[in-house]
Amino acid sequence: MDKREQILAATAAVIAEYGLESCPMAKIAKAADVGAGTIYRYFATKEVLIEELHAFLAQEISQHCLTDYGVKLSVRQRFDHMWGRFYEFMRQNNEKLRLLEQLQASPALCSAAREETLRSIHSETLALFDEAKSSGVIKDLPNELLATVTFGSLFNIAKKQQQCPHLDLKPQVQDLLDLCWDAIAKRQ
Amino acid sequence: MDKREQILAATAAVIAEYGLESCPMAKIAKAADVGAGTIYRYFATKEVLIEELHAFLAQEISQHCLTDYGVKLSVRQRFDHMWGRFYEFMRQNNEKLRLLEQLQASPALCSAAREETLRSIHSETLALFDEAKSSGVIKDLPNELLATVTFGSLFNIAKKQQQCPHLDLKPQVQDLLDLCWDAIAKRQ
DNA sequence: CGCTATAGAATGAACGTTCATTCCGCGAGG
DNA sequence: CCTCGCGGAATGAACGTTCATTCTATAGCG
Repeated sequence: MDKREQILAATAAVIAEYGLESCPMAKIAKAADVGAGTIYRYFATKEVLIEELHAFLAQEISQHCLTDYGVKLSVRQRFDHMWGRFYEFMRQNNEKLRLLEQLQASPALCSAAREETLRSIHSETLALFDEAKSSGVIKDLPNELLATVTFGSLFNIAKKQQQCPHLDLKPQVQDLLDLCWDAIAKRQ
Repeated sequence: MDKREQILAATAAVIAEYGLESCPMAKIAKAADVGAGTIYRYFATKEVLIEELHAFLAQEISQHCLTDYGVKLSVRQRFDHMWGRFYEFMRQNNEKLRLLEQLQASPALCSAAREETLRSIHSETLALFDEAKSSGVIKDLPNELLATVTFGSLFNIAKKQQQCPHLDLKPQVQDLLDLCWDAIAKRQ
């Protein structure tokens, strides 16, 4: 069994449950079923461990969102594909949702790293918006802004659903994608 | 001078700068220009201190957003008023933006407390959405969902602007409010 | 045997909290 | 007007705990 991944998985679990504020190495070691010292054979410091976990998670999410992503689809179809996959992923992986929230909020992770977070999905989105703008279907506002709205909306909804299950919000995914699209689309 | 508020302000500053992960009482005491023991004359434990800070911040934001909020205005005008004030507040108070982010993300704060966070602005928004729905101008989706999209969009944009000042995003506030409104409004 | 990988005890720094002490403002007594 | 004595507020050194990291003894393998 790959100890390295075992440790990364345990770190993810502990951070998701207790937050970055209280994820001692001892707890991580126990969760990984590994000696405390062993962690240091794979990661130089706790900081490095967390940075690598961040990179790992970002890679996983990006890859998932871009699976079966075809340029042959229409702009709107590609938008729905990528962001629908993003939302569904967050809904089905509560642990990773909480983990991403923790990592995004941490001032420890340098902002450079955070911008890299979802780089491939991010750059794909920017390209998509450029294309959409050239055919005049979305608003003429900075791409970064439109992307932030899309990401922020879907991420926050997934978070809300997880934090307040009693509210029993069970929207159709398509309704959510329509929300986001309507936000950025030009009104005729 | 009110020591209690002095301590709360110092706590806010330290958390905003270093995050919840590293805000030792010693650092807070130094920032408040107060002995470490003094803090315990006003707050039983660190946990209580942070909870009270949370309540204080929530109160401040809610109050700011609802200033001059008049029921005489149209639905759209009230929407713009409340959420415009919210966005401007976040833009002008970077420290409080970061503080809110930290507090929102903390698993330490019980979810009950977090739901109470912006209760008055929240309940006002829900009422507004009910009114808007009855005249058929916004989508027939759960109010909580529409509120989450609005909050999430504006909060994330303000965060992004603060984190990435080099992107030089300087949108008109009205454009952002239009984004949010278009998301939740029914398309004719 | 050596060599690597491992577990977990050992270590010292840093933490939240406590407590004996100091400080300060003020009313009483001279 | 000064001085003393008092009580609550404030202090920061000290305490026990917990943390990240290092060290050491050992097990497995060629």
